[in-house]
Amino acid sequence: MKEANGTDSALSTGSRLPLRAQAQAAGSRRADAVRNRGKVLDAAERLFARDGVERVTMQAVAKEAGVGVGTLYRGFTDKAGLALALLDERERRFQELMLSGPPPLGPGAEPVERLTAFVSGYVGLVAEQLELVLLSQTAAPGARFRSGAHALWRTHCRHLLDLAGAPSPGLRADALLAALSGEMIAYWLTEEGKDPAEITGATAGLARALASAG
Amino acid sequence: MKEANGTDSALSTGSRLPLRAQAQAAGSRRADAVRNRGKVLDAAERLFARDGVERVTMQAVAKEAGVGVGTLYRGFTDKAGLALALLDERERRFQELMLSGPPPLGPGAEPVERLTAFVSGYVGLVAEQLELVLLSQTAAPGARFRSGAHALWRTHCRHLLDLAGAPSPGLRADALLAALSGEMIAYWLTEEGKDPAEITGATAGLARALASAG
DNA sequence: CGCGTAAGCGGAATAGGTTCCGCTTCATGA
DNA sequence: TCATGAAGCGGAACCTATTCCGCTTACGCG
Repeated sequence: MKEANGTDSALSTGSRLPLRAQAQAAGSRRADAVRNRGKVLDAAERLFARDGVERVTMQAVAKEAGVGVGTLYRGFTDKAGLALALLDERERRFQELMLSGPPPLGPGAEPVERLTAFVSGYVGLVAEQLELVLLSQTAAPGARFRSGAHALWRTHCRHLLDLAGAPSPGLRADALLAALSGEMIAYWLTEEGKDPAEITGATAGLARALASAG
Repeated sequence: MKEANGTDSALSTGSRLPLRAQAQAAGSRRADAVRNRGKVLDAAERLFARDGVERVTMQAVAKEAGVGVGTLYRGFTDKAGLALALLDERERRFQELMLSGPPPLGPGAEPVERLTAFVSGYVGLVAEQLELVLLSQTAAPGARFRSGAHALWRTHCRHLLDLAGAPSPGLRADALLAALSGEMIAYWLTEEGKDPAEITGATAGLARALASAG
């Protein structure tokens, strides 16, 4: 079974996230491949920021990165996978805080507190990167659930729900994350005119409800 | 503001759903337009059933219906809108039962009972039409939230949650429906190997939790 | 250091959704 | 009944994502 991460394994490039081992296991044409992967991510980031995710074509990314389109598809399963890879990188910091930062997000606080802290932070992340998140969610159905990042969110929520004594923690973790999908948040933001703070507050309440034994 | 239903207003055709007034308000070239709409829906239904939603191209639908591609796009905003229209039709029966059928789905039962009955029925609907639902959810972000059908589900859930005394019934209705998205259910069905009955049971429990004051 | 091999590359070709626009045909009303 | 305006129609053209495949070239080995 493959990494199904939208990002044909191999973590990050060299220039971006300066320190980070080249890649991993298997082994060959890394020099070029790794360099190209980095060039692509840099190019995508730049173009997405400049023109908006929708308007950037894969051709454009390839050209900006100075590689052929084929190369894009060697490193990322599709456009959504490219978005996923970019997000993955940006979310890494939050993941670290969540796993080993200070409470209430990190270890040390009560499960419910950690959960609401997670929800708030997560909503912020999604809202900030909304375009990218929406793009990443156009992947093949279920593809996003298979990304390493998503697996981590899910495991974390399930764990906290479990500690809090909630029944069916796995299902509830899925439900909670579903309620925080890019599409849902975009809807609240644009159609309902809620602002991020409101969403954060409301969803934290939702998390609390899901964490109770009820 | 437009019907944003993925289906440029006008309800159903003539031949399908035999009885049903031609359409509504505004008024002209109905004869052909209405007939064509029906031909397209029939053709799509037939081809989707025969070849699977993914493999059917818009060209093929047009050809089967005996109209030009342009005509497809006159009546439906895009391929997802076509799916939405098909679903809308199939869901109508459930909607009627929900609004005026016998308890526990229809009026008469306790709110929480009605809600769990709704969830069970809804999950069944989604699971049955999974391909179509998934296609409909590839529409522009948020488009599905704007369909008449979705508005009805949402209103219904919110109402029941409200009656049950749950806080933030609107938000919880959204969260509940998000948990029942095609993508989520497809995931549980295929990746987790759950069967429909399991999903039904688990999500009914979720509904109960959301309905409690917690 | 020169080969052999296969990972990687580039970009033309493909495929299918969506748009555009000139041509038809319906429906109205004189 | 016929003229007329506009709703609808058809399908070619367009735009992009994605695939394919023959060519390059980094790398390990003798």
